[in-house]
Amino acid sequence: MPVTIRDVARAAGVSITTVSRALNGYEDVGADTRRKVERVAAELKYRPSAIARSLVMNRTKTIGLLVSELTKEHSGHHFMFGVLYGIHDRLAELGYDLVLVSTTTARQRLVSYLTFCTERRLDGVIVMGIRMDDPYIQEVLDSGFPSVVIDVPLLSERCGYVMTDNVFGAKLAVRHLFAKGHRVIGFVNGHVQAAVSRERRCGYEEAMAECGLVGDPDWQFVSDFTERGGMEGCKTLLEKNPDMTAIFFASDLMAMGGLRHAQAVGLKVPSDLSVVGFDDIELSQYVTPSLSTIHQKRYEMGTVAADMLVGMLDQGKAPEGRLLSPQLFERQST
Amino acid sequence: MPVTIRDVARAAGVSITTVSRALNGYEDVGADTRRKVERVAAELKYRPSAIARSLVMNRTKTIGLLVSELTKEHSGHHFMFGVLYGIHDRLAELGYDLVLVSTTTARQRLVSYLTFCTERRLDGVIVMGIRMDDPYIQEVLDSGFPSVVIDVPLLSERCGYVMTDNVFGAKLAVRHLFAKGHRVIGFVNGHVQAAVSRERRCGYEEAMAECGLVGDPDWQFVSDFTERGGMEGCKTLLEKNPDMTAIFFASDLMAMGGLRHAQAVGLKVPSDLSVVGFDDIELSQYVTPSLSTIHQKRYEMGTVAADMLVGMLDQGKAPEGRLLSPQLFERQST
DNA sequence: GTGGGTATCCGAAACGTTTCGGAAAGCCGA
DNA sequence: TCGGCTTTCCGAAACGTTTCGGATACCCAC
Repeated sequence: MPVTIRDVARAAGVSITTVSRALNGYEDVGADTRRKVERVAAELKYRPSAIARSLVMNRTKTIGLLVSELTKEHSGHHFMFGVLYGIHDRLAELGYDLVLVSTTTARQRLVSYLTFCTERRLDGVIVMGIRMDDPYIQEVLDSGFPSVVIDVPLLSERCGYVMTDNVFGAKLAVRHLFAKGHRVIGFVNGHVQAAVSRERRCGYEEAMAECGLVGDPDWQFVSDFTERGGMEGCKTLLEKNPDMTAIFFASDLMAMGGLRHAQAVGLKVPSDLSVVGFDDIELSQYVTPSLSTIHQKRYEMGTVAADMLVGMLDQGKAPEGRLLSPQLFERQST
Repeated sequence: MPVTIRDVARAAGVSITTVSRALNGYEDVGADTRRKVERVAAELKYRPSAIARSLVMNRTKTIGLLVSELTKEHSGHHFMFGVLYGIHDRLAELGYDLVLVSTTTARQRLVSYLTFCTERRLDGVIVMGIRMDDPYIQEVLDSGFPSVVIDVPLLSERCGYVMTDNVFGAKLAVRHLFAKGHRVIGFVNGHVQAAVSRERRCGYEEAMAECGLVGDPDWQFVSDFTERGGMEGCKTLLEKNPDMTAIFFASDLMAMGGLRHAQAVGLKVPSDLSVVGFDDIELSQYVTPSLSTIHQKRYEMGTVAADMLVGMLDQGKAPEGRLLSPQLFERQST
């Protein structure tokens, strides 16, 4: 039904080879032949089949976006969409398509990510929002499939990464609170399966030491990145440390929970309790009081990841680890 | 490099045909032959090429998600992501892949949506977040490309739609405000290029009439779905109608702008001014005062759209128009 | 005239599947 | 013994491209 290269060749009175070479801008085709072919192709509305091309060229110009949980209530989606935009935009510029691959995609078909990717002959993958203990993801990384991971420092022959400088980000938060006069500064972290959690904790502890504050284990609480978890963390820390005047949360959503708890127990923010989040999700500027937070360049993370992956694919560049520097956004909660 | 069906055939000592039929569960293959083929295929880690299959089967099992503006600051993204989830999840269940197609995708390559879709040999498209005056979108719909449109009532041979019952939704909002005692109820609408705007306006006017309230043109304001536009609308309406005590905004984001303006001019919500939004985006429960709004079943819109499109593709079902009923979520702003 | 170079063009193989039509073998009843 | 039916298998074409290795024709210098 659709018009093929054969139809164009016939209509233009030339061979298939010539049509292909004319349309793809090769040199060894006469000027008027080329014009004729182009004219005929346009008249016939010829659309070369990307499928057939992929088969013979052995690449699909398609990359997959692997996310552990692309679901309604996944707590990380605020962050991920910013990255998604960046990935999509840059990939489009570079001539690549983006297909979504998630656990729902793979699990429904009872196949691993890797199986999915190789069957679809994806050229590469960008991985984000995954937990380090995801059993399937390691398979992809080990397979030598060209990949870029977001927010996990994994560097190998065919796997690069891009992430925010979380250590520095956490330091920015602590220093800010210290400068505001706080001395008993709590920390509510995300779950341990996230690489960023380790780094943010590291930054918190280093900054505390730099400020000459002794680190008490009771000032820290390990949560799960959710709002409910943030509430719980806030509650626990304040009960254990009545003198605590500031808390740094490893995500904005947890900080929201903190704000909510503070409100529930009648604490004024920032006068009674100061709060700093991490991520700068859109919510944080709408909530009252608006949330001071560590801004991550989400869109840029996406473009950098896309650039790196396509660089590996098209130019054989080596994968690298890229750190993007975060920024403190001071608002009403401090 | 990758193992092909030919390798499996050789290793199992059977023909290519038999491997294909054995692995695809056809009947005319002996029990032990089948077992042997399956075993060899597993040992060799054979992964059939979806590309080659697509070429011969003439379908890709891939559908495109067309959005006008998948960009950072697009005002509709809060709404669209809920739908995206639903589409993706259901499509995965049904064995289809999802690729993102946006103006950035198409424009960068200087081709129309339709060109993109036919080149990629997509099986169908789901269209959302587009303006009715988008010059390219009509081309897709006219082409007879199997499609489902979200939020635009376009029904044809190969094109169905799914949307919220916006007329009913708007009525819910107005009736709610009326029941609360308001008699001068303003309406800030979205831009005219959106089909939903017309319907919401219609619902507003009908409900006002039902409540026995005379409709004054000065009670309405046409805006653009953005927060800034909502502020402006709120300001204008209040200046023109000092006795106005309630405003219904055609989107939550505009309602946010309304809240902001009210706060700026010292109006208490809801005592001085009551506000109702539309969409029930996540923000609306976090802002203070939290926003009363008309909830749309976003996730369900996605699953319904996916079901309809795949029904057309796999079972030859006729496209239809589906209306999902909205719901009033009463919160603090009324 | 001849040799070699250049500018154009083309035939055919290859990519990895699915599937149509038929073939071989075994069995059974007449 | 033979025809026909069933079961199991296979050869080859087809899907729509790209590309390798030539082939043709022309021109120019010798």
